[in-house]
Amino acid sequence: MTPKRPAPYRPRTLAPIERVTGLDYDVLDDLLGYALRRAQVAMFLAFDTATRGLEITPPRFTALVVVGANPGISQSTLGNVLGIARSGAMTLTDWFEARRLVERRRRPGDGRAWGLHLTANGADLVRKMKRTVAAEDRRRAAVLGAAERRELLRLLNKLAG
Amino acid sequence: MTPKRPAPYRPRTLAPIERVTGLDYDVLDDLLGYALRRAQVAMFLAFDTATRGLEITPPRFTALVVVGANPGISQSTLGNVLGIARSGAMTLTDWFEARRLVERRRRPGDGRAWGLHLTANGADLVRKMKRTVAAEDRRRAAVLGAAERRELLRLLNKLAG
DNA sequence: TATTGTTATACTCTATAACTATA
DNA sequence: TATAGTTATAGAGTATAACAATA
Repeated sequence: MTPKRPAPYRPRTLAPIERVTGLDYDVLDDLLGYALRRAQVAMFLAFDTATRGLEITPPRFTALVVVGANPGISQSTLGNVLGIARSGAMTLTDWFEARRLVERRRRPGDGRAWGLHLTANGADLVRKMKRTVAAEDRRRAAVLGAAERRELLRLLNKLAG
Repeated sequence: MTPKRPAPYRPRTLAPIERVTGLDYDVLDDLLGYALRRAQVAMFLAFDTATRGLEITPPRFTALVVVGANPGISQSTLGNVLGIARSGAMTLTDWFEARRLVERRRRPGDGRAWGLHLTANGADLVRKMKRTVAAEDRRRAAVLGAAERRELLRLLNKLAG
């Protein structure tokens, strides 16, 4: 009832999923869905290491890479790539624009859609992040041999369709 | 400015991550992290199919299975298994208790911790869900052969540590 | 009529922090 | 002092809905 002090919030700490010894995981150990989740969390930690200090989350990274590789892409298409609603792509684009990473340019043919483009700053950031994220992704997956890594990628893509 | 009507919210629709044809995915195609994310979303759709009509999310499913297989487990341990904070395990347990799926029982030795147990209802639900979720998990992964599925599980577990 | 972007709003999930009771 | 549970609060992320401009 007495007023509490505001809680400072540090959001980007997805805790690793601990494997509790002695616990029975039952059917979970047979589910691809569960194994995927655990592996994804583990690899998120790699991403987090690579982007430490930046405010770049996985969806933001994906968005920047895709805009960089596909200049002029519309917000709606970007939303489809990320699997989020138009309004979310909008919020995301606002966030990039406020930080001068992406800019909206009117499209000649279509007065409705914007074309998204990296700024010079944005291109620079993407170039650096692509290197560090890829390197960290490989480092985290170093428990796998090169052939295993390739095979895992193949199987995941086959599964994702 | 004019007041808007409240938006009814149907949360559990993680959209599939569309593979936009003709788009350049650049470095994303070489990242395990990205491939894992796409595969995980695909498999979440299997989970969603299996639990349609129930209000059971993946963390809730995991929690119920683990409580079922480890009767008397504490809320804190459950939180560790799920990778969430104590307060989250608390909210989760409240949710289960309100629906008579799980009950808290005092532990004889320790006056602080609760022991969690499935109710008869809860045990029934878990029994059914284990079957349907496992079946749907296999159906979704049917693009993979049996050997590929085993290999994928092995690689994922190796990666997750 | 359909699509793009926009604004307003709502809800889930989960974090931090401070507190109480017990060990 | 340390741990389990609890309560209060905050914030990120993303959904739906309604709207305007354009096609």
